[in-house]
Amino acid sequence: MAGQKSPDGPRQSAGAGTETRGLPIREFSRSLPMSLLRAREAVMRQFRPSLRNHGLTEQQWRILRALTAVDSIEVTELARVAFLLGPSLSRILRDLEARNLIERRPAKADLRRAVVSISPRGLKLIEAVAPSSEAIYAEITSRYGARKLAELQQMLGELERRLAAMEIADEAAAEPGE
Amino acid sequence: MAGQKSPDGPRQSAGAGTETRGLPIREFSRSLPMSLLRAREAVMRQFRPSLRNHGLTEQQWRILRALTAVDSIEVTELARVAFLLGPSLSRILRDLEARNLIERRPAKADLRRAVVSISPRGLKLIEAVAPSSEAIYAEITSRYGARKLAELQQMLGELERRLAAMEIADEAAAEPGE
DNA sequence: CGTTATCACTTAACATGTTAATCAGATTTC
DNA sequence: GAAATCTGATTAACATGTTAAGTGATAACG
Repeated sequence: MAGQKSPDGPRQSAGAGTETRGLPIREFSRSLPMSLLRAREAVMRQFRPSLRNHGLTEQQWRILRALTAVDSIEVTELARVAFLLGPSLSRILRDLEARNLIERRPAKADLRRAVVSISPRGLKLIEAVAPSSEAIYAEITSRYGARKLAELQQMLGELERRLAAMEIADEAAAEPGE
Repeated sequence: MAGQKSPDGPRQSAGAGTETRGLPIREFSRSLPMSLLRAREAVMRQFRPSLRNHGLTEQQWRILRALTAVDSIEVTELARVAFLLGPSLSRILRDLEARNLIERRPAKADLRRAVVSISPRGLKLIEAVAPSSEAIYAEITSRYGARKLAELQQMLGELERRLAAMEIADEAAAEPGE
């Protein structure tokens, strides 16, 4: 529903049933957060159907995908790599374990920590999904241009780094004595 | 997700408690969806505390912000502008109405449609949040560079447009007879 | 002009995002 | 070495994302 209907010809009035007040609605819809949100949604919209056909959500896929790169990994590290918050990860790991797609066991040296690894069944699932997933990624790269895509990711990484610096400044201002 | 194969610096170890298997974990964490997700999260992390201080979530803010640009707007149009799915919007409008931040009434010509507008109370809230919000945005712009930011948004918009074209191709292939 | 299809939401159901609280295992402190 | 503290993981509670089903109103059709 929130999607794009028409490839947006320049629309004068904001739409049917909309009475304008004076401020342009464009200014808001062109904000950086909105640009990032829409771009990401446009990308994920390509992958979701394929993942869904295999009974996986985007986040479940992220986790299994991350697990294929390692023999085993601690939960905290996995959260960092898959970019998920602890509570989300906890729930998803519970479900993936119930589906026998992953295995989990406590760490020997520290019983608080849990070590996770992908199961043969999970590996098989990943191998079933990967081809279509990579085909989609290749198509995106082709349509947008490999060079341009690399440049975009460079710029996104740079944005991330600059903003990380901002947060440090915040904390320093908030807690000058720590 | 299906990554690109940048022949990058090989990673020694993926981190504490992580046993590597062979595939670099980097390849996955540098996928386009992850880049977009992390960049957006880095941006929103700056805004959330301020919004939270005023009792607003990111989506509630998006809606109120969009409403300040118009006298009134139909729900479907609002969903498009604020980039929210129908069900999410329904819930949020119900809550915002209960808090007297918006007003809603049926459209005269078509009783299915609902017309939404911001209330004086909502307007007051927006005016209270806007300064800090704009200050943050200005700081981001300054840190990243106004020119570079504009370029980034240009590239994001281009990506969006290219992917929209992809979806049309999908639909044509799936339903050739409709 | 009644039947059917379509439309604009709204609800429902499940998965995740987000923050706070909890809880058991490890560290530190005295 | 027991109490206080800290830490990794989970649970709780609420808000949103996502898809499917439901509801009432309108439009299309015969």
